[in-house]
Amino acid sequence: MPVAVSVGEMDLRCATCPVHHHAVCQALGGLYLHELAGIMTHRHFEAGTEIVHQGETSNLFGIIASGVVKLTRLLPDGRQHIVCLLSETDCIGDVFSAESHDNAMCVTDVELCCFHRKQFDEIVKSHPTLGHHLLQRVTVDLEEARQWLTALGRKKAVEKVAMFIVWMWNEEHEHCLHAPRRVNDMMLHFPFSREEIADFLGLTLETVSRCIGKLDVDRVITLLNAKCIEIRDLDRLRQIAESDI
Amino acid sequence: MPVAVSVGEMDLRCATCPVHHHAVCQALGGLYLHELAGIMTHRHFEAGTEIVHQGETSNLFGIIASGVVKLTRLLPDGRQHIVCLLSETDCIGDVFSAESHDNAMCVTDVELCCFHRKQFDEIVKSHPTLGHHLLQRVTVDLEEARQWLTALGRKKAVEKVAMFIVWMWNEEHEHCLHAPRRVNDMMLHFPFSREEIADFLGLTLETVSRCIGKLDVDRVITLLNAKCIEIRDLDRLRQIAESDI
DNA sequence: CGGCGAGTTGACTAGCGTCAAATGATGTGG
DNA sequence: CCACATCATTTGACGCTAGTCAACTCGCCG
Repeated sequence: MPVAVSVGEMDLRCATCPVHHHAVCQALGGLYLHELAGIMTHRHFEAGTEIVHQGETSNLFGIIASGVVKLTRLLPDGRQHIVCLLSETDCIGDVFSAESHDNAMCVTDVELCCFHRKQFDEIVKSHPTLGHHLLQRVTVDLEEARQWLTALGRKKAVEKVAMFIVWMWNEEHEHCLHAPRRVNDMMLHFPFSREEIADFLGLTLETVSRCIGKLDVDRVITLLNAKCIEIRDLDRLRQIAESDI
Repeated sequence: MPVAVSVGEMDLRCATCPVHHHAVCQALGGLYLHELAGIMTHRHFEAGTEIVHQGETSNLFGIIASGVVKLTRLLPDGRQHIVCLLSETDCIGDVFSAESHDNAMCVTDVELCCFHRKQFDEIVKSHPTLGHHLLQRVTVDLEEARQWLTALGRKKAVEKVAMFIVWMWNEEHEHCLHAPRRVNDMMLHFPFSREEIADFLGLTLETVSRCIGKLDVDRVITLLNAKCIEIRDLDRLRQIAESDI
């Protein structure tokens, strides 16, 4: 449901948006941000909600303002896989095709800047810089997908889990949108269940649990509670993640 | 080594190129093709040759005119994975980053249209349509990577192999650059060794061999020789590939 | 306090990897 | 043209990693 705002406010929404300097929309200068704001609607989704359904047509192109979204695929027999985890400044949807390849589900509560696919594409076409930024972002996504491809194809369970923890830690420390946090902060809160981690890494939740347990016993991490760990030895964790002996 | 040609010939190279109507360069009209041809060099690589080395800086941006290229990643302990298989009209290299994430190796002999990364990016920036086409292509690559991600994460060995065969068949029948071939042609010649298929699917060569053997015994395919199969029951092969019971 | 879902732990199993030998394909030199 | 070497592929025997199934614990909330 679109939030009710006055026209004056609407014009400012993109210019005052906390993420716009880091998302693809940074490509548009102040003048053109109005244009974007004009076709944008802000929406809120509760954790667990589905934003887009796999296989259905959807004209949504969204930019995440806050929260975490998982893109999942379901095989006919019920096996599930998470192909991508998205957070603030990431994009949902494909400018080119209306048919969604995957489910988009909210892992946490989500604030989403929503556009109509074609309207957004029009703006992309008329603003090459935006197109260029979009290209850059999809290129990064592709690179990340390939990194996980090698992990799923060739790494052992512990290595995958170590890699996932390192990845989460990097995510936290790259974004730094919220508060400027200390870089030596080794505490890690995460919103994912064991099953979600498993579905992402191509494992079962039991195996994920055992691997986290092993890293805890080996004193690489400390398991504070189910969704909070402290990294005790980041270098070793990285070595394990990289399969570096 | 650049092929020696006269200036007049050079100007025409892109316009007369057999793949240019299907590659990203299709975005450029006749006038601008000269521009592209001006900064392009044609190179030939033998099967087994390395085009780009993982981790090294490379300013190559290439479009494959003919042949098959594999992008591989090597883990510190020697395990290897193929993250992507490329053929005619596909692009090698990343416009944005000079450091290569992966090895690019020739599976067959390869003809490559080579550009300097930055020069190509300049043309992309000045020709939004080209940028748009590039975006479209990277988007497709991303979608394909995610398809393989679910396969590596959640599918069984036979399902992966079936999927690979279906994929090869689709590739053959999509391109159709060479000769317009009969669509009911169920013969499939492929250039990959068992080890390459294994490195792509996250299996071992023995497992790939056994799975192909099983599909042969089950009369879904007929193994004519190591690198040539006939598909006997495409529907069933697709069902197996999709894990559809 | 009891019920519920998430996570952990244990016992057992199956699928795939590992190692090794056999077979087949291809090429080379006498 | 054959003998031989070499490499890719197949096949077999065995072991290990991660999956399966089930019991148990923990934290949370009514």
